[in-house]
Parts: sequence; C-alpha cells; structure tokens
Amino acid sequence: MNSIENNSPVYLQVAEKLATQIFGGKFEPGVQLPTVREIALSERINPNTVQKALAELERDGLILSRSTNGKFVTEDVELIMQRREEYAAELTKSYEKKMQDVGAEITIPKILWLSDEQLRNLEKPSRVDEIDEKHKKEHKKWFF
Amino acid sequence: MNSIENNSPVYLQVAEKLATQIFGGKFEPGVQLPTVREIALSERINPNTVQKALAELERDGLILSRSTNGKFVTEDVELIMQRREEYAAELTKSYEKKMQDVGAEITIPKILWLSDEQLRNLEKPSRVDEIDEKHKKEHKKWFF
DNA sequence: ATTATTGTATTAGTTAAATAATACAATAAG
DNA sequence: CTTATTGTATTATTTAACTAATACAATAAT
Repeated sequence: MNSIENNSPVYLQVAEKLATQIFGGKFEPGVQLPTVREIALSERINPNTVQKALAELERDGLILSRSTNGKFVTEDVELIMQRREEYAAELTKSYEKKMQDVGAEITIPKILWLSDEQLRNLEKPSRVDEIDEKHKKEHKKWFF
Repeated sequence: MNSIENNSPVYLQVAEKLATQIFGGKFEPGVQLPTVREIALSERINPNTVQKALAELERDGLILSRSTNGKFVTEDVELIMQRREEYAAELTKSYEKKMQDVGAEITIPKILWLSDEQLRNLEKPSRVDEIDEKHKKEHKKWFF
C-alpha cells in the first residue's frame, strides 16, 4: 500500500515538499530557494538526489535556474495558482475515489465551512452511517 | 512528488488494492482469494511480488493462509471494519493536511451528503473563494 | 583579476525492488 | 495411492534509486 506512508522515491518526496511550500506561500514568487547543498544538508540526503528533485520542478516551470546565482521560484503567479488548483483537484479526486472504493463515508472535515449558497443546494442524505467511536483507539500503521 | 501517481513499490500497490477490495466488499469475509499465480498473471507481475504483498495482508490479519488450500479473507468482520475505518481516517487526515499545506479550499465533494444533525451544527463561513473555472482545462500529470 | 558561490556533470558503488527459474511441502481431489 | 493444486522457499540476475566523491563552468562579489 502506498497512499499514506511515503514509500515513493526520496527525490519525488522532496519535489512534492518544495512544490507544496511554493503553493502554500512559504516560498513566494521570485524568491531564491535554498541552495542544492543546503537542501541536501537539511533533508539529510545526497546533493544528486536534490538535483533530481529540483529538475522535476524546473521542468514543470515552478522554479528557474539562474546559473551560478541560484534557483528561484517563478514570478508567474498565475502559473503557480494554476498548478496548485490542478494539484488540489487531483488530491480531491484521488481521495474521493479511495473513500468510495473502500465504502467509507466522507464525513465533514473540521476545516470545511459551507456557504449559504452551498447549503441551499444540499439535499437530504438517504442514510447516514453511525460513526463507530470504539474503533478509533490505537492508531494503526498503514504501510500503503 | 508521490501522493497522486503511484510511485511506491509494486508489492505495496497490490497489497493496497487487495485491502481496498476487501474493505469495499468485493472480497467478502471468508471467501477465497485468487491464487498467488492467478494474481501474478492478472497483475502482470512476478509471483514473488504477489507473495510479498499477501504477506503484508496476512501479517495484518486481513487474510489467512490455509496451506495448499488457498488464501482466504478473514471471517472477522469486526476486524475488517476496524481496519477500514482506520484506513479511511488516515486517508482523510492526510488529505486535509495536504490541502491545508497548499492553501487550497476543500470544496464539497459531489458524493457527500450531510445529515440534518450535521447541518444543524454548521456555522457560517467567513469567506468562500470563487472557483476559478478557467484553470481546469488540460489535466496536468502529477508525478508526485 | 581573483575568489567564492552556485549549478551541473561524471563515474563508481551500494541497496532494495522486481524478475526469473526452480524446487519442495502439504493436502484436496480423483 | 496417485495426482494436481496451492503455498512457500531458494538462488541468481536485473534494474532503479540513492549515495559518494569529485570536477568543472559560470558569475557575483571582492
């Protein structure tokens, strides 16, 4: 299984981490990223692995390489927003499918608030499963 | 990045797929699973890889091995439900965190219906982002 | 001009995953 | 009892990811 634990290659994990930081605004458009060697140190991985991760982001247009100067987040705010929306959409689609596949109910996330508009468009549920509280004790490790 | 595309080891992907089928009821409690060799054929992978995947599920208690007879889904319905809830909870937790990290709004999934009880407990949202429809054209490939 | 910083490339070696090819043990079926 | 089916184990090989150790090119800083 792979969805929960991070069993994917390290360079992809790093690429996703950095992309997330760009999407989330930790690295704003135009700013310089930590150097390859700095990232290698902080992530405790080989510089070559960092290079491979950053190559993915550069191929994607999220970062640019100004030779001998460093690597920078793109100034193209629209691109960043676009990529973020695509990424979030894929996350949502993937999440919904997995929950459907296992027959699990998607409960209301605590961080979700609905607009009046959205509330008006809601219909009654046909049936709602009881949440089995006694099945939430020891947190199992999911390797996948 | 790794969340969306499946870059994790094949044996974990197969283990998750089978677990999902057990959770979703495609393989009901007590029924026999396809043989190791059958799964290897249908998944187009090596029998050894299947063996490794099934070992994970057996270690987890979801399946049992009746030697020379085959491998069977556990009769323990409670265990299956428990594992399913844990798995779904982790999926949700992971999904919510990733969406928060990228600063994306969690919109109402189409498959979600709320109970009267849940609706009563809802509060008004402070603000709701407009969905940018023009950013949903070409579906980008997310390697992570 | 010199130096330090940064990205980039190269070569080699290690490790884990996956494949491939068999072999064997247990037992259900005949 | 014999046979076929199934799980399980073993050994070897291949491949991709990762590490390691350097080297070099470009340029900003001095």
